[in-house]
Amino acid sequence: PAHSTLNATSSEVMAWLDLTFDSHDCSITYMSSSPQSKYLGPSIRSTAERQRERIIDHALRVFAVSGYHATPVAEVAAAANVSPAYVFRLFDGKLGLFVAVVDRCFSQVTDALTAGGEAGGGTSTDRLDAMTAAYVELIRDRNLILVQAHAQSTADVPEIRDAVQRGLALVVRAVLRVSGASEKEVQRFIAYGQLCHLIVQAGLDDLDAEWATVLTQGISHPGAR
Amino acid sequence: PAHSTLNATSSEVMAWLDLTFDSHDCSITYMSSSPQSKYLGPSIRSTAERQRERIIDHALRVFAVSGYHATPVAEVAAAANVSPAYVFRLFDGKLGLFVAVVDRCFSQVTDALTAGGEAGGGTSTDRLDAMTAAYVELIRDRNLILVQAHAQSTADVPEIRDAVQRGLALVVRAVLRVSGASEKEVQRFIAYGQLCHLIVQAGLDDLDAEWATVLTQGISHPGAR
DNA sequence: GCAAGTTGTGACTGTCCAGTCAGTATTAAA
DNA sequence: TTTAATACTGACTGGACAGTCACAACTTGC
Repeated sequence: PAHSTLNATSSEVMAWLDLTFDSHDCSITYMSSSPQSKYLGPSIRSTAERQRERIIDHALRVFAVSGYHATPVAEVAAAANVSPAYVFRLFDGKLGLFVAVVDRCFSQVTDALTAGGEAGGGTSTDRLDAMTAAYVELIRDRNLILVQAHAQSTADVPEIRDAVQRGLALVVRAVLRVSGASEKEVQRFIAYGQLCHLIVQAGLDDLDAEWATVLTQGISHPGAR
Repeated sequence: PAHSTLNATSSEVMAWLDLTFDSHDCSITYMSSSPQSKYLGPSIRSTAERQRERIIDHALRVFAVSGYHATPVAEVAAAANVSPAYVFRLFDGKLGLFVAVVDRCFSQVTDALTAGGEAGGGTSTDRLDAMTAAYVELIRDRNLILVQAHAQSTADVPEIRDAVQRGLALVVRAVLRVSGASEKEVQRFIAYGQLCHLIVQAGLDDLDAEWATVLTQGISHPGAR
């Protein structure tokens, strides 16, 4: 179907709206027909690069459900309103896409933890507690947790294992630095983070058996769901 | 190729040896040509049932590497020296096979923990420590850990999620009962167990960066590898 | 001997999916 | 206006893999 700015089909309009909607810093001015050539400096990012970011966002959500191997690229493409071929054009294969998603995932987690920790109290345990709270808040949106977990269990693929190690290094260093807590405390922090993964993956917060509550004790928010 | 007991090819002999080797309670007498019909009571299990057990054993090792979706049934069949068709005959699809593997995995973990805990000291923390030691010992053979982790991240498949929940119930109840520790302590125990999963999956014990040692602190055995 | 059941397989099929490529539409530069 | 670059897609391919089925071989009961 031909792309005309004036008489576009509804799906094309949706795709366009989608673009302006869920991208982070998408300014409509660039999309408008008025020629503002002055704005085109080195700071402007090509739409390809913006598409990349956009697709990563959608891919994060889609991969969160079924993980790397069980998720066809076509599904990601459909979620982003793009053809599968274009996804392969923008990323170095399915693997490159997934690695990009994992990197994004860990950096988002690190950001959230850092922000939470720096808002915390004066003592190191105060800050670590604040970071714990930030993490618990983070898993409201289960996607980050799920992608992390899926990445871990696909770590037999070298590129993914590298990404996981990169990401873990980022997180651990941030927690050490921001909280100032001891190594043992940080280890404990990560251990309980992994417990969160288990709870989310296995859907334990929907259960009320005694064995399940032993694990979800003080972690899941019963009011949330 | 025809199956003759007298002039068998080497691979057939291997298959036969394999059978007597890695099955748990496989008695050679049943395989021998001497007719001991008296032994055929209700206690004897058909070879099909023994093959099932044998295939589960091999499948455990094979699935441990790449998980459910990335492992073709043919690979399991090859490891067990059996045709893929026969695996499908013995199990209810690939899913049935994997669920059987997961069940076996959790019950083995439970057994090891129970044995370790009962050998432990008099206080509940003593016994919990003993169980921790048993778990650390268990992950020498990474297969159980890896299958557990893979099962968790494939929990979006209902049957697998159920198996994971069954298995977790088994483990948590056993730890509670045998150790007699408080719920908080048991939760901590499981949390550090999940940390072990991360260490094994991401191969952190092969690293000596500071961030990695923060996580492996007191858990991995540096001498082992 | 033969009949019935069990163990096991080769050869196939249908489907799904990663990745490619040639080509079109749109925009920017000259 | 032409030229070049960029954004984007439809239509295809080649391979992998879950699952099936008819059939072979062996065992056991009679």
